[in-house]
Amino acid sequence: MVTIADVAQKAGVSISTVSYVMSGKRAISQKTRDRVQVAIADLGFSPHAGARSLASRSSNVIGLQAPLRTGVDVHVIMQIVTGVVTQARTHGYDILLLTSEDASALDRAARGSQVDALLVMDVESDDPRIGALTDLPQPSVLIGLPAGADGIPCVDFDFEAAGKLAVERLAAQGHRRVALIGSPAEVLQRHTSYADRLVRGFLSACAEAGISGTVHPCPSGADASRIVDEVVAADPDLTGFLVHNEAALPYVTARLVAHGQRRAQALGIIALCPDNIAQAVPHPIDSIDVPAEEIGSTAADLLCTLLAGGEAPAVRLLEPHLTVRTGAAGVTGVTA
Amino acid sequence: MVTIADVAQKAGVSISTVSYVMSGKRAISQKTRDRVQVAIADLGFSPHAGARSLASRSSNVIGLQAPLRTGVDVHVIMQIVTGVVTQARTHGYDILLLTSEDASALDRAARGSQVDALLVMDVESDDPRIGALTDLPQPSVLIGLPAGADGIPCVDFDFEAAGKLAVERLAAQGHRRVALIGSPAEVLQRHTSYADRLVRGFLSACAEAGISGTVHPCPSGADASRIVDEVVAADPDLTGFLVHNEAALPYVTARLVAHGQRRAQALGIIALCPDNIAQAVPHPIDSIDVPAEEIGSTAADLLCTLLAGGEAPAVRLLEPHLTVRTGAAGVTGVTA
DNA sequence: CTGAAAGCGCTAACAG
DNA sequence: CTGTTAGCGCTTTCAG
Repeated sequence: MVTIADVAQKAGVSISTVSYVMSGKRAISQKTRDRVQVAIADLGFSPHAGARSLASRSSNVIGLQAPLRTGVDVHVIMQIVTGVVTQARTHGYDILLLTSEDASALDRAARGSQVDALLVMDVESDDPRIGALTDLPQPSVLIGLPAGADGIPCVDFDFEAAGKLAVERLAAQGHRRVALIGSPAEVLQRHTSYADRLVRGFLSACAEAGISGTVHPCPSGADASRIVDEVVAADPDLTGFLVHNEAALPYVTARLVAHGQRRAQALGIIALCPDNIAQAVPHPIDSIDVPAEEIGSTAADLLCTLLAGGEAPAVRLLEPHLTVRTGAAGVTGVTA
Repeated sequence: MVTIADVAQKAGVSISTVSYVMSGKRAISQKTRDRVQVAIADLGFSPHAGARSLASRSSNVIGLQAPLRTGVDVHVIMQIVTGVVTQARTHGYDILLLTSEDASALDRAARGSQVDALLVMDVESDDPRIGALTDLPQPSVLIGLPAGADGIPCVDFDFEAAGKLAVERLAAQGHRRVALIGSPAEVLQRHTSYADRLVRGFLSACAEAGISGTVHPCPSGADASRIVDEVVAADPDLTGFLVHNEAALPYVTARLVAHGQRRAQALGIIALCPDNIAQAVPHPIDSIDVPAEEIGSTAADLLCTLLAGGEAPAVRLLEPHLTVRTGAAGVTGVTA
């Protein structure tokens, strides 16, 4: 293994000079710097991460807790993770991946100084991990917006505003009875932050617009078709739909379009998911993009700002935007 | 921060005794051990990872390169990662997540002693990263089976055998012209290991069975329907299909069933993907499970064996199994 | 069975 | 602008 001492010797300087060339923390003459850099390159030196973290009291690693639970939208998780990793690297941080759901994993990584900071995904409205995080010396950021974040900065897509936006669009199209075809029951039952907020935005906007709104958990896969049948059977006057379940989306839209055709009804369907997923559906439907990668990169940026001693907003919500792919009346069942 | 010295003082023993209690590397009297453990618990001590890695010359971290490229099956990636992380933890290893595709990321992590070993996913048949890996002092394992692994152990699902198995089933059902509806074109173009091997197994088995076999790249999402139409139009006598593209699967099966119905033909359809994906499709179809989580856990196990000084097989392939959900004739178009 | 002490490779004062 | 050196917290000889 090649050490900083090897580099120093080869370059004919002291080891502190090598260290300062690498960190840029003090002025070095051009000549010396060049010689050191040549030596580093020649020897293929990279500093020992452990030694560095011991001496500098920072590891340049961020812990990312990404629980891979049932019912979550795997594309969204994946894109968030990509955003985090990519953005963190631009700030010189690597990512330690924690997948166990419990707070002890966070504790272990933090207490052992393995990480300089923590990023926690898939937060629930009342999440037990928040207490653990506030007890730690390292800063942290949540992806989600729990009830009591307790001073921990939160980053997420504004699902509440997305719910409102969808209802406003559907109401403007003339729909008076609308339904939210949402996440699987497990996700709603554990009060996953985003699911809760979407429901809240959806229902309050319905109340405000004076229209009827109902919420229906929906399993992923083909079982979604059955749910659609049940929902439509229970209330045949439903004409507006907000679908927030990427794995169920193809089945839900296909079934809804079929129902619309049968009744010669113009349906309003809005998908809430990453744009590429919405576009992969055969029928053109309106959609609200979930900018998953941007959520991840924003969270990573915020955490790096914190690590650099900067200030962070308590809450940072990414604004929803509607992409219209259908006419004013929505998906016209008869012509689809 | 609480250090090993704090623990030693509190327990009234020397630092080395505390260290040996933790590592179990030498005999300690029950009395002493108890006192030390109480002190550790009371103080909430966890050893500094950097200090530990500096002194012990090992970090207890495995680097996992999981490139999140376009066209990959995101469920499969996710499940492999889950398997790796979970299994590695049971051996006391954490996972550093690398997502950049290039060899330099591997180099950086390894040269800096950030990781004790490397696990590389999404390997291509002739992958430039293999050279980088063989130059490193740390052991590594590939998930995939490239042409020249150059002594690096490989773990994967046996896609070649899966291709054979599918063809044998279709041939046994009486199908004489079969098609592989495969990964997106990008994946095939970069000669991703698994895609190459599947094609090889599929075509050679067709030759052996004396039946006609063709391979068709397939985009994810609804565009898959168009591909199916083209494939069927180009060869109306096709009756057997192997589908290896989870994101396209619902569209492909729906379209194939529709074609089958129109012609009152009995089609053979076999899906190659994780079982839960195959089951989420409305029509019951035969399937060959891709045991993604097991691929990950097997690879992690193998790497940990290597790290423990054990021997590893050069290649470890997980055997395919067919799950039959249709009758001998396959999906009966007319009754579906 | 336990202690003392020599590093592991690096950073960051301190000294010039 | 550069060098010397005291730790950072732990593991592991070497001694007893």
